Amino acid sequence: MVETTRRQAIEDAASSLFHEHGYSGTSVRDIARAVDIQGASLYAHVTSKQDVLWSIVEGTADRFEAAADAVEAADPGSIASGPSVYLDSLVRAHVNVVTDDIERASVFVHEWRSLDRGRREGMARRRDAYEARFRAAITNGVAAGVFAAVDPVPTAAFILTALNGLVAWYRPRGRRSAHEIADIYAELSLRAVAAAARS
Amino acid sequence: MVETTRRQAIEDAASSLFHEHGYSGTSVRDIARAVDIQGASLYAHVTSKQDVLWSIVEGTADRFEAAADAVEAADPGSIASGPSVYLDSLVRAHVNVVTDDIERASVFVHEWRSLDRGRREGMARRRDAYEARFRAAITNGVAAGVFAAVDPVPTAAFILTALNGLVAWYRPRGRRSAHEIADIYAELSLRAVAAAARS
DNA sequence: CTGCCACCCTAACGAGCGTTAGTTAGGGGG
DNA sequence: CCCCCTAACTAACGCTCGTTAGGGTGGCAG
Repeated sequence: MVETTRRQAIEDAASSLFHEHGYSGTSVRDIARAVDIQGASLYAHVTSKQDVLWSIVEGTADRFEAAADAVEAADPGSIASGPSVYLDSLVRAHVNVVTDDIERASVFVHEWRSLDRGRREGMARRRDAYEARFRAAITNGVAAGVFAAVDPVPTAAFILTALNGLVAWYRPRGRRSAHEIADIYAELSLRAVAAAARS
Repeated sequence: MVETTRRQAIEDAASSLFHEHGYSGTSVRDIARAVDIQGASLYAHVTSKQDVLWSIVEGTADRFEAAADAVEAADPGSIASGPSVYLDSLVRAHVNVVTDDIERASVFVHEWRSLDRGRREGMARRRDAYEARFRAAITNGVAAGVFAAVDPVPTAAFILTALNGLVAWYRPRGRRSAHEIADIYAELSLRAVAAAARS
């Protein structure tokens, strides 16, 4: 993570601190200290603390959506691949976004509640639309008979919260690589919905 | 949740506020207002804000452990029931504790990071020991051949974070009852590790 | 050389923080 | 009747919060 602009360095530092201490547990002066600056000097680069949170959350939401868009674009309607491969791809895409930048992903998952009213509501809608992609993938698989007869709503919630749970324990230099985790999590997710044992 | 003592009412109010705004997002005066009292008057019942958090977190940890102890006590070493029923029971026990009091469960899951150093470290050990029960259940199932050859470490993390994810979306008066959710989550968890399709 | 621009500084604002101290009102037991 | 207990109050402490205002410095473009 080589910073080019000051603004980027600030967001990186804020992501790290928000990840560790939460939004309200982090002061503007904490963020400033992390980039070797006086608290008040931050306001030359940023209009408010809330604005920093918003940048991080929105940017991460964009990355999740872009990753899922790419999955959809690679095989529209999952005609060619079928529901299993499609859900597999969705899960891997999500895991990759999380492991690619856990700090920002963690802020996205936990601190969106600290957004002010309007932004929080908008983000809630985007999160629901994103989750709906998982629900649809499950619904298709059930209809095609390759998934068991599960209720897509709690099932999608189960899988997505498991994936998001990565932010609580994944560490970049941990025992398992991001790639291995994607494999494992995709397999667990798939098996959770599969109608029968896989070869 | 009928309160008998003032102290209990304070912890209930704090659980609700910590659940909604987080520990550092909630002020002592916020808690006091919720029980119709002046901020300073809280200190007649409580030694510090941190002390309130500790009571909530510790009490909830106790309840999780007691529920798992009961599962273990009902069938020591899961001799009679076998690994599938044992893991099923562990999952249901966990879900029941969560749905029985989401606010406290949510505080336990999210706000233990706000504990001061010593208590946080102790709680981290307890959490790991608790998670080890799930790892052991999975290991036994793999050894017995009734579970697929999964790595118990990320698999237990996957399942437990999925169960804890309930605090993000479960609402007592929601579409599905706590009982239904326990059924669904137990089935998803079991299928995620099962070696073959179930009848 | 001049002017601008990015960058950072110090000082200060009013509000709110967790917490302590000292006090008051009401009720039950000796 | 007095005493003490419980439960609440008001006032204030020192500190930190997010944020604003205004000033200074150094380098690059004209």
